[in-house]
Amino acid sequence: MSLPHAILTALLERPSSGLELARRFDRSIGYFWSATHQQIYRELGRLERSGCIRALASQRPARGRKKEYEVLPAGRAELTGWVSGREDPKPVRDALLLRMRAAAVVGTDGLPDELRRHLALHERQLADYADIEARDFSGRPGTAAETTPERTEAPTEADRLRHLVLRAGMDLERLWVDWLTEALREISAAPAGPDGA
Amino acid sequence: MSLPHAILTALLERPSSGLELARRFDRSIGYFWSATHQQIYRELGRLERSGCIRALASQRPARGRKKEYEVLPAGRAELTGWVSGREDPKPVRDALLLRMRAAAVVGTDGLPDELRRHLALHERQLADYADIEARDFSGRPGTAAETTPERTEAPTEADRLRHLVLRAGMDLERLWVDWLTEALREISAAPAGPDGA
DNA sequence: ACACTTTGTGCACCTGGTTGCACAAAGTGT
DNA sequence: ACACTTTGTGCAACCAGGTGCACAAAGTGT
Repeated sequence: MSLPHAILTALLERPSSGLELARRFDRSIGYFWSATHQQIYRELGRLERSGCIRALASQRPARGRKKEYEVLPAGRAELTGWVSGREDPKPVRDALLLRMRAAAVVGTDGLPDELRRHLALHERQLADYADIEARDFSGRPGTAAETTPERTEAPTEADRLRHLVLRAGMDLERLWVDWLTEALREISAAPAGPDGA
Repeated sequence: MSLPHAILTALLERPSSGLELARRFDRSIGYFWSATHQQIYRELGRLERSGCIRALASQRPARGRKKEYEVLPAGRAELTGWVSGREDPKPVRDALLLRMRAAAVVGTDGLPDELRRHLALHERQLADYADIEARDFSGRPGTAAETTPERTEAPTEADRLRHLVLRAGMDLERLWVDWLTEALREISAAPAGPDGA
């Protein structure tokens, strides 16, 4: 049950219409919670019905008419509660790891190509994040490489938290890049064949 | 569509009944793909109907009667194809990162406790993996700390792949431990308050 | 006036995972 | 003989996310 909270967060940062939200999900928010525009509209409807958000009365509602939403006190309260609440981390569920495990049984034929493909994808994603970091967080240290110590302005608490989240994304991509590299070396060391030795 | 493949893999490693599979999912398989026993039974039914697996004729089927399955050639072929096929990595979707981002907007009240709780959970999981590694892979190097170079036997290819998968799990847990530690330091540096500065 | 594209909203359906519960056989204690 | 627990199988309902498609208004070119 995270999508409504993702939307509330986005709406608190800036009141938006459904399509604007969808675009923001494709960018900054999407790197830790993705959603399609259909999901977003559906959820906006629910949030409005439950009194968490309200449509700004810019134009009277009609099918193809833009509709902007803002968060109501109830919505903010809901979000505040959710942030501090308890919710266990969900167990890992990764298809690639599963495929690797399956390859231990049926052989690694064709796997290396797929691993290389994933490697390229993760390298690309990492590079994109690095760009975002350079743009939005002016290359401050964090986990990243060091740049010239040209701090323009002391970052706000909110900035530091957002940077932290981005860094988690970068760390994850780096993890996969490293792991895939290691996996490719491991596999090429002893080519393949159904089941080991 | 990974659960059927997870089951095929498990069944190839050793023919089992539904409950045995469920138990194995709670242990080794569960660290990258979890499933409840209900899911497993449902999927076993589908796999049998589609000719990928077959029930061993130990007893004639009845409601409370144990039923063991083995993989048929069609099932092995299906799995082999899946291993080498294309399947993009799914975008990250992590509720904790989302909550952190929300905290940047509504404040970090109550968050540190939750972060500490997650930290403990991940440390625990990492320790469990380390135990498994020591038991099943006799503490060979990998990403882990070095032990005495007492290689008992050269590992098979299958062993090395399974170890690789386990190491990915360990790397992930380590990532969260490190990130949570950093996050806690970052937050305690400037206590809280709704929105930054 | 007309077709075409872009921006914007939304429904209907499907799928995979989760929860709750029920049913059946076999073993265990009294 | 009886109740109780353990082992084992399974259905039904639900829920969140994903896909496909439709509809509406406004702008753009000819």
